[in-house]
Amino acid sequence: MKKTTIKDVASHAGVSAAAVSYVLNGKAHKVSEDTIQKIHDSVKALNYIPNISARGLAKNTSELVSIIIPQTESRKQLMLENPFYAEIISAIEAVVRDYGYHAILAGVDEGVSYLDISVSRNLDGAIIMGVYPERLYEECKKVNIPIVLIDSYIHDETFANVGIDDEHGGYLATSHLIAKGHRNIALVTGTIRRDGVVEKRFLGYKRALQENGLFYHPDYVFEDSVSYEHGRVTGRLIAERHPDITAVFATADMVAFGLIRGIHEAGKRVPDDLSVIGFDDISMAHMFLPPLTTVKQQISYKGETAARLLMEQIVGERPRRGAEVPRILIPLELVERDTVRLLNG
Amino acid sequence: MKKTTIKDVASHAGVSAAAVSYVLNGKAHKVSEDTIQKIHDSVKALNYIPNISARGLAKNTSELVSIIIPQTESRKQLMLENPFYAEIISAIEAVVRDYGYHAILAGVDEGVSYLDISVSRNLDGAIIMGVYPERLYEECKKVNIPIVLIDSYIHDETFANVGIDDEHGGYLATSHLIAKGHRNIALVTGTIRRDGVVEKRFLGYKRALQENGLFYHPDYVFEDSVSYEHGRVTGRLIAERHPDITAVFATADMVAFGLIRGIHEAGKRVPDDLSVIGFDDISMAHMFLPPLTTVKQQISYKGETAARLLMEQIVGERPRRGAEVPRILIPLELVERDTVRLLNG
DNA sequence: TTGTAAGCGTTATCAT
DNA sequence: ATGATAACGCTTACAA
Repeated sequence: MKKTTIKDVASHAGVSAAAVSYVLNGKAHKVSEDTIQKIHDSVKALNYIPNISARGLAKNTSELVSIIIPQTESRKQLMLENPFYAEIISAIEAVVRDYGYHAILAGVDEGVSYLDISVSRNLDGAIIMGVYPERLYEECKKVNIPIVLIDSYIHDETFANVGIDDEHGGYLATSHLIAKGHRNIALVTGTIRRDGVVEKRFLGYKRALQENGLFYHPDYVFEDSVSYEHGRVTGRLIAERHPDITAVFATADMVAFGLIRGIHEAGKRVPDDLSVIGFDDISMAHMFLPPLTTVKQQISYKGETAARLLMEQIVGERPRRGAEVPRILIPLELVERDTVRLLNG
Repeated sequence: MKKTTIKDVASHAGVSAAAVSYVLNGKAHKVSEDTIQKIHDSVKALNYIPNISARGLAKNTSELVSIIIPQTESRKQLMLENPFYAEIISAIEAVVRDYGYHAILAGVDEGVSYLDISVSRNLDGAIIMGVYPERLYEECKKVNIPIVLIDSYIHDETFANVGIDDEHGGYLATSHLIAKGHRNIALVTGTIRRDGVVEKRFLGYKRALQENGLFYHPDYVFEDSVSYEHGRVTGRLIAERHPDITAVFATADMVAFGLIRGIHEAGKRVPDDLSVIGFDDISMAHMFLPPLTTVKQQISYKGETAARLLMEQIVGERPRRGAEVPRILIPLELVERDTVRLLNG
């Protein structure tokens, strides 16, 4: 079936295409009540649906935003298996849809420039999670569309940013352990890269130690990938070879799950023999057994906030010239569950 | 900066826009080697990136496919928190990207017709997961684009379909329990709707019972939502009030996690007091404690298969007229872990 | 208040 | 082999 176009509507209503366009775009101030009515009737009658490509061509828009998330290294898949990203994406998609826009999922392949997809698709905005080679950000500046970064410590006034106070989070977790009487506290984490979120958490860990008069012990930090497997191996290791350690702070819940598993495999128990605290509070954290004590970041809210920020820039009247490039911090909260015990001693 | 268009390239290369278009679309059979070279040079030099909207307008395509997944009822978010969907989407996105297309995430809101977004965006195809009101499928038939359904038992030759043999899966799980010596086996599940996947699993459950000379016991089926909470409540219930039941088959891993939690809360242990088997083998299943015995479906492979099927229909030469509408079944496999015990006696 | 017409960037038809 | 040129469906000056 041939699709109905704006012209069909126009002739059906006995007006010009321009009139139809005006009405449909709220620029009806120049159209009489009468024709407005006729047009609406015709739209209904013909079941007219505007063609976004055509509109985009004329207006240089797409009503599309892209969500960029990291890919797994091995297979080239999106890291949606990490529940953290999945949660945040649902939140983003929901608000984007609310605005009548759509979100495209975009893995950034090694070779191809993000710029390409952005200009070829005429994207109206983008949300970027994770950290990427400098190149990407440079490209982003070139395409002049609103962009909001999630969890980035990039020092750049160009991009809006929503994140959490990771240093504070690390501090919170470690302080909690200390308050429970622990003094030999390990840190299990993904790669600590300069200006990355885990570096900040690491810094918070050290500050908590220091403020409580505890020594920072470099061999208490086990740095590798942020993965279940790393946690598992390290859990076994700690349980078997580090009898002095009584608690461990994992910089991600997934790692904490692995830790607990590894500790069990070594024949010890959580929290009886070893306490574990996580970070993120992904929804699995409260389902896990034992339920995980962790630093809760409001993942959905974070995604929602980022998306709103983006959409406001896109549809907003405000010229967004230089002005305020917001950097929003979502509050953190420690949630106590069953993986940390009180050390009496 | 003004974007470079095909005309810019054309004049830079000293040829017509048509020639450029030919070359860029592989229809170069009518162009001399010489100009081909010149055009490629100009493309490089000017950093030309085609405008997909314009192409779409001319060719009536979009190089876009939509992934439709169910939404949570409460908040109107995508069910990405269900790791099952997250996994499958990563897989789909990867192959779609491989084809140079993009995937848009689409929640289907109550009010709005899916048709709208499909025609307004000129979608080239769609993958639909979950089951929807009949209306949606009718709409899909109207827009004449390739569509592949995942896990649907819709009786309709119009749509390609990839799924699993759910009946067999239910049979597999239940048989395993029986083989381990269990005779009073509960079923904990989401709503059993006609022609839904859980109905099939339920049927498999009954067949296994029957083939082994066991009675089907209606009050052993606990039907509600497919959620952790339902599992948890039911776990408590079974542990406290049904001493006769020794094993339970959960039709989704998430439910199984809840069950195990509930059982623990009732002061019993898995698998010592009660055995639990799940379904899906989401990646969390092997991370859980205790690691979950479950029926594994190859989630990624399923998504990949669906996506390939779709993309082949889209880019394929074959007229896809009536012909073969494939219904692909991904093999199932039981994976034994630690939540089912051998019942001696 | 309404209509005309010129783009927007491609593709495709048809001459040349 | 190559180039005009007319679509494609919509928006938006500009006229009327």
